[in-house]
Amino acid sequence: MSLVIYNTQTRQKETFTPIEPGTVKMYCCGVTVYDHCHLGHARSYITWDTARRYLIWRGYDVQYVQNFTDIDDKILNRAIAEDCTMAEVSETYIASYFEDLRRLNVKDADDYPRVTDHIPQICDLIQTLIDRDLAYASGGDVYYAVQKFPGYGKLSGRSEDQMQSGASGRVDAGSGEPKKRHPFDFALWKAAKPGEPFWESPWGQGRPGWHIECSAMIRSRLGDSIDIHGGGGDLVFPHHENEIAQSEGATGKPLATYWAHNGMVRVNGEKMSKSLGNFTTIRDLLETVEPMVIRLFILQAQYRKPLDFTDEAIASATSGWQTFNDGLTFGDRFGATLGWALDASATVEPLPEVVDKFQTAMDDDFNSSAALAILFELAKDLRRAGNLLVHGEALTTPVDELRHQWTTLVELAGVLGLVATSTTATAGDEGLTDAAIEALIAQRQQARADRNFAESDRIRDELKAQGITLIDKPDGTVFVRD
RNA sequence: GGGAACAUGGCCAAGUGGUAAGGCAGAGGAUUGCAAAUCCUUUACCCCCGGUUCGAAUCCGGGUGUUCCCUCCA
Repeated sequence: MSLVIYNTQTRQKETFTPIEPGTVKMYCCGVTVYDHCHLGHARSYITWDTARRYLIWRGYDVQYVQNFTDIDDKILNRAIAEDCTMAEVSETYIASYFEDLRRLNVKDADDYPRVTDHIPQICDLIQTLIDRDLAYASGGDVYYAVQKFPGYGKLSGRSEDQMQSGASGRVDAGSGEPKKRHPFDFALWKAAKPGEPFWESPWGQGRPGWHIECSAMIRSRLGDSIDIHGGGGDLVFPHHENEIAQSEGATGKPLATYWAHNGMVRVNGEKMSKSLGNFTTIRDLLETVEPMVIRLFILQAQYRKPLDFTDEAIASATSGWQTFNDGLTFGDRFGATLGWALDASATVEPLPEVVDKFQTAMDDDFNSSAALAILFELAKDLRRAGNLLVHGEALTTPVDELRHQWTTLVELAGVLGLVATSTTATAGDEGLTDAAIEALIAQRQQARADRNFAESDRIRDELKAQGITLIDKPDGTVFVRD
């Protein structure tokens, strides 16, 4: 069995073969740090975090790099608006990024290069492009001469005349940028306007254009060619197309073997985006939704397809997560009862046929939706077993089998970054003690014996309101906390 | 106008030639004083029209619809 990945450049799934056997160099375009991350960012980084986790689980040595773009007009505008420096804006939102994405159990990248730390590398790369006659300086700016790069358009699947004919007047209106020789040329370096922050360069004081930083940082941190380049689908053109032009123009080598792009999050049928203003930030969402619910919501869809963000979808994921989490916590809740030596659980082997099915699913372009279907079957089995135990009924699955199921579920869910939500609603936090609950149960039993069902239901509702569910069994009543 | 994709049950969503995974919601039954708790059972000819094939949700052609990109964007 081998892993296949959908390659945007060829528009088909391809067998994954790393440049260097056993090693995967992976880069994902990070955020421009001028605001809090929204659900669209969450989808992107959860998607590539999951791909990364899977590759590691598959035995690859993965080097995962994700940048912070900390030089940009929007950061500058925000700095002006808030009367502070670009660096202060960047620091604020980099901290915000970590806070939010870590809560979603997105593993830290191996490296988080920043544009401000790579000005020399950027200048070197620009100089190389000028030397190769692929770029030209013009009035303090430097532009990439798109027509000089033969492969331009190969990623996004468009040719120059198509872009020309399709530009619908926008491009040749061109009065705005007289320094360009050709309308499609894009800036590698932009001269600083008076009062703007700048860095010194051979072309004068200025700052890098939008696309060049990724080319420079990939080269600096991972080398000329990497295995997987990921990012949001909205970056295919022009950002990634331009990265290819810059990097391959300079090195003559392929920048990435596989170009992988995640689909957009939609709201009411429209893309969630900052410019449309229809975004929900991760931190706002986390006010009311558990992190793992968001992760499950995202992973239940195939990563390349659009994903609609609706209240109903979140509610569905919330219920789904309860089931899933019941499975994940099974061993913690019942292992001792069942006589498992939990500290020795590492010796329990995952079920090979389940592992096999999981791998087959994930090998097919990280099909987390199909993989989850397999895990849900385990989770449901375990949940049922747990319910049977709580209700004092006989198990229908051998205890040893349950233990293997649980081990398998925990391991494979972990590959998807799904981890049990701790059930630390321990007695006495603020709620009732076990003894107090037992006393109420006794009261209710008496009421039931007296056929005073109004009173008995009142007690039941009162406990329910505090997250305690009563379960009537033939030989008495027990309770469980949510 | 140009480029790229997608279209599966009430909702979400797998499945890329051999009689439709999974989640959510719903229904029926069991249990119960009742029950939102629990257990069991259960719900699809895959946008439309042609074509290829012994056989297609799956391949091809033509429609229709939706989205993304072409401007900052995960």
